[in-house]
Amino acid sequence: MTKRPADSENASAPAARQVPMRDFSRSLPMLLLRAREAVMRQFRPSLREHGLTEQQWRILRALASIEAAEVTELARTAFLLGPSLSRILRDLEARNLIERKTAKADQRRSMVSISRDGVKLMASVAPSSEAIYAEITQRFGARKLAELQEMLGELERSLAAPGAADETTAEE
Amino acid sequence: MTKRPADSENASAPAARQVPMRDFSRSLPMLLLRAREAVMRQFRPSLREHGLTEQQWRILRALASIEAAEVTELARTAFLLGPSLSRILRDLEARNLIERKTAKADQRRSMVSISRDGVKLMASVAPSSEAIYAEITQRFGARKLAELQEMLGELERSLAAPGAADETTAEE
DNA sequence: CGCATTCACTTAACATGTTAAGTATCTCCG
DNA sequence: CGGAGATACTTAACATGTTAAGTGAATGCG
Repeated sequence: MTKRPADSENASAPAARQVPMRDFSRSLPMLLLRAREAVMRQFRPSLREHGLTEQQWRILRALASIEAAEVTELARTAFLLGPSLSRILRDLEARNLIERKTAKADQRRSMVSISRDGVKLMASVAPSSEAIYAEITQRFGARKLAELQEMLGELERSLAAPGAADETTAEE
Repeated sequence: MTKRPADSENASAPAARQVPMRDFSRSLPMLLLRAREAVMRQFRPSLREHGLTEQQWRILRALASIEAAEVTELARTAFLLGPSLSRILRDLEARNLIERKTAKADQRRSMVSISRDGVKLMASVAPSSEAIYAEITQRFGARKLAELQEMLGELERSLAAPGAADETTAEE
């Protein structure tokens, strides 16, 4: 699994490369990507059994926690772009997992809510989902996990909006 | 930016929901996603100016650090799936940023390497890229960044392969 | 040797990410 | 009130993510 054949060829590779650029596999974006993938890899099989993708699950979870929402608000909550959300909502509606109705006061807005079927589906996924989360917590350590979550939040906040300085000393 | 109109409608929403599921926006996958997006948002404009996507940049960086590589090895290094890599390599080759040649010893394998043009392009992007990284380091704090990187690596390792226990105390 | 299996990719097909353009509705100001 | 501009989506178009299937080249074993 770790060894590859044809390694005899490598003996003839040029030497070169003094500065390996500090191993780009340790760069922050790569570490975040890999960490997230490692986490999601735990969840995907269970979601898949229930016919849900990661994004669909995010939407249902978001809806379950906020009752009804406008599409724009839902996009913000589930961290999806409008076009992605638009497509996924179309599919979820066709599967009767959500419901939409145009807002009375503003014909442009549509209110989205989870349907009875959607609630049932969530109920059937939640147990295994929570078990997996618990397993992750146990493997990595609850204390460390909390720390990590805190740092991730801080990182996001420290990189938000302002173009230059940090927000605690923002002059606005 | 924070207030929404039409809130008067919400008064008629059913009460319900005792357990808000601990705000799913604070779940680990979501935090990782948001953090990564916050980071990449810093880099994308610069990459875009040079006509590169995030993935293309990953591939060039990977190639720059390992001279030549088989496609499979490159996929592992740049953390891309085979099909994505296949397509992107096709495009990068058409733009003369990389070169490929079939391995002498094994006709199935193809060796990919960065071209002279590719090296030049990297050289033109690297400065602003490093400046952005430095800016991030400064905003978040070098110390905290190092800690975060360490934790992300640990998280990934702790979730690797084994189906149940953690590897330090694994009973195999 | 011969042929089933494995291997290293590539293609295909479909979902999502991402930017730009389109559509209907609403707001506001003259 | 009426039309310019802003809003809330939706569509379109293209790149990537993701799984499955296809293709051609090595391997292994009888």
